[in-house]
Amino acid sequence: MSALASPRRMEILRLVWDQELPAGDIHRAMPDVTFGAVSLQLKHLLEAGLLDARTESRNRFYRARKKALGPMAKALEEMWSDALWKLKLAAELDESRRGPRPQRRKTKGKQL
Amino acid sequence: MSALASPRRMEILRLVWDQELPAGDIHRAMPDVTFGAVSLQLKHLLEAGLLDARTESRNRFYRARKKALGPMAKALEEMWSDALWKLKLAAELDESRRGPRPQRRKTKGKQL
DNA sequence: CAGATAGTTTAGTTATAACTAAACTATTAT
DNA sequence: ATAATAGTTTAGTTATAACTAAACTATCTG
Repeated sequence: MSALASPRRMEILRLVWDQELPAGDIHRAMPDVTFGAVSLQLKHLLEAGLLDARTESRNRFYRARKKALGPMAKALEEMWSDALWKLKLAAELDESRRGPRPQRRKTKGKQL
Repeated sequence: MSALASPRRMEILRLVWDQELPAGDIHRAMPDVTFGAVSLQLKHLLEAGLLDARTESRNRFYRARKKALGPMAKALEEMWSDALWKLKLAAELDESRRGPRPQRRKTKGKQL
């Protein structure tokens, strides 16, 4: 339950609800945080058993484990398809998004 | 949604799910925190629209507003009646309960 | 009225969650 | 082998949520 606590993790869960996505795509969908931050949240969800992960070459694909959510799965789907809830969630996300917009670091092999 | 985030608030919500209870009874059910802490959480839930409150003489009665939870209401009920989920929630609550056990201050009108 | 009971509120503390920056591993391409 | 891409991890910071102690309001009781 408490893995569903943060709007950020809900956003992720929703992205991979009915499609598998690589971590990079998930990050691209939330450019207000660093890649590292997203990776940590993915780990959190994974450890809570709410995601499945699969590695393919350089990519790591994530997908929601709806079964693990039990009765919550249906509730979430209904909420997401409900206009009123859409507004509520949008507001919550918006609240969690204040401050400057960081970019992905230009990782170089050996840089000071 | 985010008002459901903490196991503490879930515990409260569950207590007043199908019965109205005065703040004092709710506090008595969670003696590991002060009365003030409970009052603040009640306020939180109230402001999120998840509780109804009614004052009668010295008591303030609280009750869950199931309608406000939409599809979540059913999901919560199902979870609570499910043995597996019971264990999960118990574990979460237990985790949030470490440290010393404070008591309600012996409030005296004018004490130093 | 004084004192007890029921609850809220404020101000300050503490615990925890979320995040950043940078180092790191692994894979692929040149 | 070098460099780029994809992702993770660590260590430290910052923001936020939860809590405590005490002051406070209000109602009831003698």
